[in-house]
Amino acid sequence: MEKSVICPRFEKAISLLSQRWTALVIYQLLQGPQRFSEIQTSVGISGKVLSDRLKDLEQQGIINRKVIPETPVMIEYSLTEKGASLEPILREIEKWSQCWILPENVEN
Amino acid sequence: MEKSVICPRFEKAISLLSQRWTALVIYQLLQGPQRFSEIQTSVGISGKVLSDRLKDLEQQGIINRKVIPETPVMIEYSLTEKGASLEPILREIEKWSQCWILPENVEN
DNA sequence: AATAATAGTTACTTTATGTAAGTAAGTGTA
DNA sequence: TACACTTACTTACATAAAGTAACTATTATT
Repeated sequence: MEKSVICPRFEKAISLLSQRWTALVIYQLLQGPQRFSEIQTSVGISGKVLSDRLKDLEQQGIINRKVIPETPVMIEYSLTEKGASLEPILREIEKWSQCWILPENVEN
Repeated sequence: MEKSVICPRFEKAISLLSQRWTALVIYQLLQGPQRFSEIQTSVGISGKVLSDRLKDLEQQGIINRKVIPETPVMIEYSLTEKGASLEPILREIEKWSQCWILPENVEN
């Protein structure tokens, strides 16, 4: 299986957003710049995978990585313009989830 | 890593949409009811994974499965109301991809 | 020197996905 | 009757991605 008929730009966007954790990380950063450990605990992701995702997202121009040379060193991640432009998508997902996901169907 | 602080309904919606292939399958069905093999070739997904996804989506009330007892038997998949209500999300992704994904960055 | 804190990385296990071949049911063909 | 054909899957096996827990580097404090 390989060649699809769907627009490759759309497919690219989908493959970005359907990487596990990616949308949640971006959603979290919509609240403002955050450090590694903050994202990790608020999203509930392992350090290893978060590290991978942040590298990917930085490389794709969706987030910025800023080193704050205090002690201990802190790294602040924030959305770029491209990253912030994903907000409408995430808001639509938020809206949809409020309408269509019943609380009793949410597994914990 | 486990407990996140993000709304569980939103998380559920994200976990649905970030299953690999799921969004593309739904996007494809926005064009109207389609058979297994049509989805398979238009999305470019293996039969095995498509089969898994369709079962999941049916169970979550997002698609309908209709057996057409011709010969050979055909199965028609279509979106339910819940499934169709995902359209605004996919249209936002489509819009975003047109603005922010450069054609030269689309790998083939 | 030992301890602490942040942001990772590494080694290893488990889960998800890909690939290719195989199955079931119904029809048509030799 | 036997065999091939079509659709919609399933199965067995291989590879890739994610989870877990322990470990590292850096700088500072006790």
